[in-house]
Amino acid sequence: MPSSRPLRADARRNREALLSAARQAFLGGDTDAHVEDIARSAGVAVGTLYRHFETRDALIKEVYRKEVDDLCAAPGDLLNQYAPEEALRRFLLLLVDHAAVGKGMSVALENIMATDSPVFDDARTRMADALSLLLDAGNAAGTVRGDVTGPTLLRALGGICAMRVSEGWLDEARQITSLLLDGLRHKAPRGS
Amino acid sequence: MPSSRPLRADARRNREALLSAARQAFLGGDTDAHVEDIARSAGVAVGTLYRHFETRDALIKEVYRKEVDDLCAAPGDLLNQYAPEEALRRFLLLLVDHAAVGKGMSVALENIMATDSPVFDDARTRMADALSLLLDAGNAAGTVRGDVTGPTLLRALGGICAMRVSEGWLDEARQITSLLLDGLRHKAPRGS
DNA sequence: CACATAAACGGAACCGGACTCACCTTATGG
DNA sequence: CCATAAGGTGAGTCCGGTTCCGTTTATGTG
Repeated sequence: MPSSRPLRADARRNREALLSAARQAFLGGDTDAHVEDIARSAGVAVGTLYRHFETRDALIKEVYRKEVDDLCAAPGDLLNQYAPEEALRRFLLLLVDHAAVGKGMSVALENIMATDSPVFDDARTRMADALSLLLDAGNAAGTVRGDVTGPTLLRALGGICAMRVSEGWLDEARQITSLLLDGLRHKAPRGS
Repeated sequence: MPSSRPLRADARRNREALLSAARQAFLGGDTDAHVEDIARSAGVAVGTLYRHFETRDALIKEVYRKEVDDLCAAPGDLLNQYAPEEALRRFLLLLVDHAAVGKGMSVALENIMATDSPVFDDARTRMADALSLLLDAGNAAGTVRGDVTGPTLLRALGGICAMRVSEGWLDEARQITSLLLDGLRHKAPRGS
């Protein structure tokens, strides 16, 4: 029962404005925008920001959590449109591209995947589930090995997305992704 | 000409003490130790710290840079002792284990590999060279594909090492590494 | 519509932590 | 032993996140 009362009209407006302003700032690459600035560009004072979010960090997390929600929706759609292996491929690339939108987003993913914070438990679980869905489908179709779990792949991706900045990173991220995909495809002999 | 003068005796002592104290703190997991504390546990005042290091960040970087130096020495040795592919495998795992020593070290690697900061250009280049050495040897021996470069692999590893914390991470890191290795081994058919 | 009241807002003040600077201490070479 | 410049010190500044309380406003009631 998070909402004891439905939240006053202007309050919700402001909360929304704050999230939007923060999103704007973070996705724009300015990962350490000042709370003052965020508040101002949302048309409110800092006090208001703190009424809605426990802390600066909480605000950031909220923004990122929302962003991840979108991503989590994709696997289901992809599996409807493509063969399992292709769906997996596309999802991995989608993640990479998503990270490319704003450098900030990569920090988001990194945090979500590398942090222990319970705040992300839900997001992480859902993302891992999404991956498991793809992996299982691929395994059932015989094109993907069965000894890799969703959570593990999730970590690998978190790692890849953590590589922020520098010119050619996007291409390299894609290449690494395909490398991972190659690894997933073959049931390689288990060296001693 | 970095050193115009050989640096006074006590100065070098203090500089060393600071690096050591910082190393202690960071590798111990306290990635955001206060400068005050670092200085104190090195037996000097903050002013002294700032005499030796432009900024807190500079100190951290210096510690990490040194740590990476060690790692860079390994590939040569490994190639002397093992077959190329095995040497590559061992080096990758060495990286992972090194990251395991202290959680702080993973942050180190991440920073070094993901940052553009010219400070790390040298470290990054040398690490990439080390990997190229291993890849080339493996390729010459016919056991490793030839279309992956040192820098690319370096990024992938930086990513993996960026996954800090949470119980099973070490095992997962190892698994992901072997996944990567599988991808490197086979010259997989290039999908459309 | 006027009023009561609880919810929201504003923004000056606070506080913790990185960084500076004017002054003191000490190594070093003559 | 002195001169002097390198080195050290730590109180003070600055900056940015967070708090707090007086003021404003949405909302529902008579």
